Amino acid sequence: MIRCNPENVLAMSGIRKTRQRVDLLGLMIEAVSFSASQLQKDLPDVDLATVYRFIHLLKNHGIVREIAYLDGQQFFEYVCEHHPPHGHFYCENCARLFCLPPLDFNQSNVLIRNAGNHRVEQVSLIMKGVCKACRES
Amino acid sequence: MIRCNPENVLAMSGIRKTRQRVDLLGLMIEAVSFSASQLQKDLPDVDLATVYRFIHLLKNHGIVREIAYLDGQQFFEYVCEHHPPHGHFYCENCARLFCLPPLDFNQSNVLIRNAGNHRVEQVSLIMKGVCKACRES
DNA sequence: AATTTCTTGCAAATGATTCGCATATAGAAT
DNA sequence: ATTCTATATGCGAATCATTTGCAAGAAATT
Repeated sequence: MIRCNPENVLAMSGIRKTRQRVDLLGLMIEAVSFSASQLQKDLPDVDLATVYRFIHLLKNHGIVREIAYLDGQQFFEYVCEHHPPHGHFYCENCARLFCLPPLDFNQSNVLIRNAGNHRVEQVSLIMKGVCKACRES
Repeated sequence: MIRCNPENVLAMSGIRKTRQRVDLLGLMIEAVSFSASQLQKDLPDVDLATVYRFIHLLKNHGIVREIAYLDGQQFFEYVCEHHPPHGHFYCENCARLFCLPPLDFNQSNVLIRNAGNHRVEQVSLIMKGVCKACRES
């Protein structure tokens, strides 16, 4: 699957390939979500500044999207055609972030109708609470 | 109106009244939204640490609620019974934050149904784009 | 007014993110 | 394969929001 191979993604987007980028993108594609410091924890030999710079580069290319700012840091996710825009649930107990089933943000549904006359380019929906697993244990 | 008078709000919540708190709460009640540094810009004689401490205190009392983290800082709004939970629209051009009409977050609507088996305690909905005024100028 | 408790201001610490710059590397050209 | 040029990286320092420790000041209680 082309979109899930770091080297292909870079080539398709005309982004120069480096060892650091291939490694980082590999993690990003696998992860449900990630932050700069989480990535760097798994790739200690890659400089944090490099991680930040690469995340921004991918964000500008639409390869990565911002999810939310939680617990003092920014979280992102890899964008995939099989993973359209959707909300997230953040468990305040175990600090895990779950994807919610996609809402149809782009049709004239209740969400967008709500925005009145503004032109909406991005929708971010975060729910916080206690996840199922934490409630049951 | 009791809920709109800083001194009443503090008294009703059993929060000790100080000059700084009355001044800050006055601004918070008037503002559509606010950040710590915005408040301090209008009340330069109040220490920034005091602003942060007071915001957290009010948040714990449910008097203030977190809206979003935008442009590197946290934004909040004063909670009022005439102002139930609602989404916000952030204009990326003029950096203004608009309130959207309230969504019925608490009924079993599309949003909450989406959360599956998690217990939702807080919903945050942010749309980003270009506001009407900016589009027309 | 005295006492106790909580709040403030100040300065320093923290932590995420960004920046400058010299060096290293990728990809293109030879 | 070697050379060349543009770009990426690592490192250290800077920045910025937010938090913390602590001594001095102010609120509420007696």
